[in-house]
Amino acid sequence: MDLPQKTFENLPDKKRERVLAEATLEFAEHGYHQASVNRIVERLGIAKGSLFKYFGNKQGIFEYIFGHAVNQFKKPLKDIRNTTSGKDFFERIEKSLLAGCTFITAHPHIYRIYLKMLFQEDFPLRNTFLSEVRQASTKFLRPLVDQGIESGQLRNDLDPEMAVFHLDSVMDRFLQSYAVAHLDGGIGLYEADHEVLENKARAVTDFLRHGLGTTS
Amino acid sequence: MDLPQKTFENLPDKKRERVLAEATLEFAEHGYHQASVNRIVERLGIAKGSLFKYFGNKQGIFEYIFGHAVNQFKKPLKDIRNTTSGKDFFERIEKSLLAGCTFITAHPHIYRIYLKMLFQEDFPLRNTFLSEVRQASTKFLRPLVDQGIESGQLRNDLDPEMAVFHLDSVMDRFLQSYAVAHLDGGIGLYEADHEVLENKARAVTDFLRHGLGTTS
Amino acid sequence: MDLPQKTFENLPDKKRERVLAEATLEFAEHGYHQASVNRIVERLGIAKGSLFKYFGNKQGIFEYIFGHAVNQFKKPLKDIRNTTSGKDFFERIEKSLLAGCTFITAHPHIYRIYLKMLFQEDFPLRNTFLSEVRQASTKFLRPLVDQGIESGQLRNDLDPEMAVFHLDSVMDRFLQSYAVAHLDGGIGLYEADHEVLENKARAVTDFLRHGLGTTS
Amino acid sequence: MDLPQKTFENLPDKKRERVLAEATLEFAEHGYHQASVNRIVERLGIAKGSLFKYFGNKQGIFEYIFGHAVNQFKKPLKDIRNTTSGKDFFERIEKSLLAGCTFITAHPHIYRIYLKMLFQEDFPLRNTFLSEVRQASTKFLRPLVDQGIESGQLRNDLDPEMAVFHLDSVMDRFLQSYAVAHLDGGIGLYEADHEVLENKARAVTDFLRHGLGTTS
DNA sequence: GATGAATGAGTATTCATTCAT
DNA sequence: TATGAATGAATACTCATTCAT
Repeated sequence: MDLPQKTFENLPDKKRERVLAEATLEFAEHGYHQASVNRIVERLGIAKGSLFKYFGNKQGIFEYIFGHAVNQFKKPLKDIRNTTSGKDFFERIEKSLLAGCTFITAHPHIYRIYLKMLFQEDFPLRNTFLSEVRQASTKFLRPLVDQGIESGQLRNDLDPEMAVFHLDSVMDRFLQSYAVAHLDGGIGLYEADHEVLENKARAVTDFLRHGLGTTS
Repeated sequence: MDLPQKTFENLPDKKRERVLAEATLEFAEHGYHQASVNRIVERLGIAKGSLFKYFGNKQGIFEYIFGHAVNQFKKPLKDIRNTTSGKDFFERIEKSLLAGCTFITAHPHIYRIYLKMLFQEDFPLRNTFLSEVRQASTKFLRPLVDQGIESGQLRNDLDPEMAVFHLDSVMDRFLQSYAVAHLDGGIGLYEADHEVLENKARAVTDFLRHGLGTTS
Repeated sequence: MDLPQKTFENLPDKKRERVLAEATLEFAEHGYHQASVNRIVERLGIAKGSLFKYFGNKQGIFEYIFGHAVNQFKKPLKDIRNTTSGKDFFERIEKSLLAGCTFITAHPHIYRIYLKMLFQEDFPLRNTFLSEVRQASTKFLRPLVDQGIESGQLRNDLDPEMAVFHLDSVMDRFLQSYAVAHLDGGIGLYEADHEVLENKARAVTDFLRHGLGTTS
Repeated sequence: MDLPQKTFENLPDKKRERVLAEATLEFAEHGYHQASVNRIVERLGIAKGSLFKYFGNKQGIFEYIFGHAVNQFKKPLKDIRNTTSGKDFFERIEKSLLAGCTFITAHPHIYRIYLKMLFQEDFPLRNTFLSEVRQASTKFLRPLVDQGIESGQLRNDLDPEMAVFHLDSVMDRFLQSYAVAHLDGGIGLYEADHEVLENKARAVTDFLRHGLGTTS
């Protein structure tokens, strides 16, 4: 009768979205523990009790936000695998990188929370969520690699597991750089404009294809 | 009259080191904001006032600790550049990876703080410190790449800047994986033993050398 | 326009009783202030607003419940006085004790509330209710004592008021022990089975009759 | 190094006593859950943090207060047993009653807390404390009864256990009445002056000795 | 008549920082 | 120099009550 979500789900769309937006922003800016429920309700101009009615407690707020995010995370990966099947291996990787950039641009705060989560061990759901991400990534990359080897686009002496690790590293790091460069506020270490990074996507893929050395 | 540090520097060596060790551990385990001055003095068995005399305030404690750490960070990089000059490019990269692992094993808490710092924007000194790290990294890699191209070990159509970015990404990510797998407590997502990761060092270098593709 | 109770009285019998039962249980378990309207409506599966429509406010709920209880309290006393008139004084006392036990077994929650009320001064209705209880008790015992003296079953040098006080004390305390031993949950300090306590009823009456000393 | 008590024990006597007095009063007036740490510090005019430094948390405050009280509780009982050994059984009982009244007059708030505790099951330490009280009471009364039977002052057909129960009931209830009549604020149900109750002490003892009946 | 979302003053507890001793 | 008691604004969370639907 009183599932915490129910009350929240029944809210007028506009308000519901404002609440989600403010809460997401708070966690994106401050991480979990340093995020303040007080601040959220202050900015929203609603009563403290309301937020707790909606989500039960602080962790509930976070889990609601992040639970939604996870799903949005997985969908693009599937789409890419489906829409690009049969195409060139490295083209698929490049598409994935750009899809990642698109996701980050669409959900910058979610990605910022994800980044904070990476090395802050006391985030709620951290372990379950991060392993989910790793799994999703592996599940996406492994078939690509296998097919790449089969189709002769990748060297057949590759250890597929290592290749997946390498690809994952490079791609993940690429997206981090993209985010750091493009997200407003706070993270900005690199300075870069959009074009430069998209060139990098191509360059990175190119490196993956050809390696750096001449001996190849 | 007195710089805050002065009092601290005059402490008996043993005590000074204990203070640094406990404080470092606290920041490594909890990050900056979640670290508790109370806990530090409790574990040390000294008065709270003393710590504030030594360092002024919480941020002072952190800055002192991390100021020291930065220097320890830079030295190994220089050593590698000097001791391996003239050698094969990819050997130097591999050596660097292993040197990084050595550093992490020797200073796990420092590295853990560094990881936490990466995406938590409100860390004190974050910007200055991280750009210093980036610069150091670039300063180390750029000449390597240039020499590599010059000596014909790297393709001469490489964009050196992109190559540096790629190398940095892969190497950084490799060290993160190493740390995550080997640091006690909390971070462990991957499960891996030592040997496996050293094999990966070679594999990663190998990928960098040969790329993944067959067309090369 | 409507007395708050009106709405409630019009409820279907079954629902009305469920509401009363749940509310009584809540107050029995937690006392007045610690009782939670939230918990009551949760268990009932009705809207919070409804309960407030029925009773006005928290105090209203309590007063309604307890108003009912008082009547149930008084009836058994009258019955005993009527059905045992003319009998032996101490038999009447023993009967009263057992009647008390019967009431407690039939209305354990009401008695639990009464016990909590005894020394918690901020219970609503406390003063009026407790003096009512005292009065009822006195009104019941005083004639018994007077008749007992008259009929020669009690010593004629007794101060009747003191005797009433003594009887009331012993009987009240006996019932407390009974309740504490038999009510489920929480109160249990003494451990006792049913038989033992009924033996005690006889023993207590005996002590009241003969006293403990030998000189008598 | 930081036992909660330490800080508090070092306080100037006057302040320490004020803190204890205010806190005790708060618990006496409101019981445990309804007692407010906010109110205590407000009345004391000290910072909220200070109280928590002293006692750790709310329960710590309560346990400190009540831990002290228990000891004060036990001493008078011992004294009576020692100073009246060999005297007439019923004199000893009467002395105990008056000693109880003295304790209550000296520590009215403690006794008030004890009364609240009796039927409020969620008091911290309730079980341990109440069984301690029961034990102390039994340990005190049982030898008295045994000696009373031996010395021929009590009937030798008494079940000693029942006799202890009866004595305990009557005495406990007598003290409750005394407290209720004499404690300022709140509890007052009976109206009575001091003399009347001391007469009652004698009357109660008399009843215990001779009983109420003529047949004896 | 019934609902249940909104409220906001209330709760206990923490913690970096100050300063008199 | 070292101490550690005092501070008070901050934290997450609760709950009786109201009122528009």
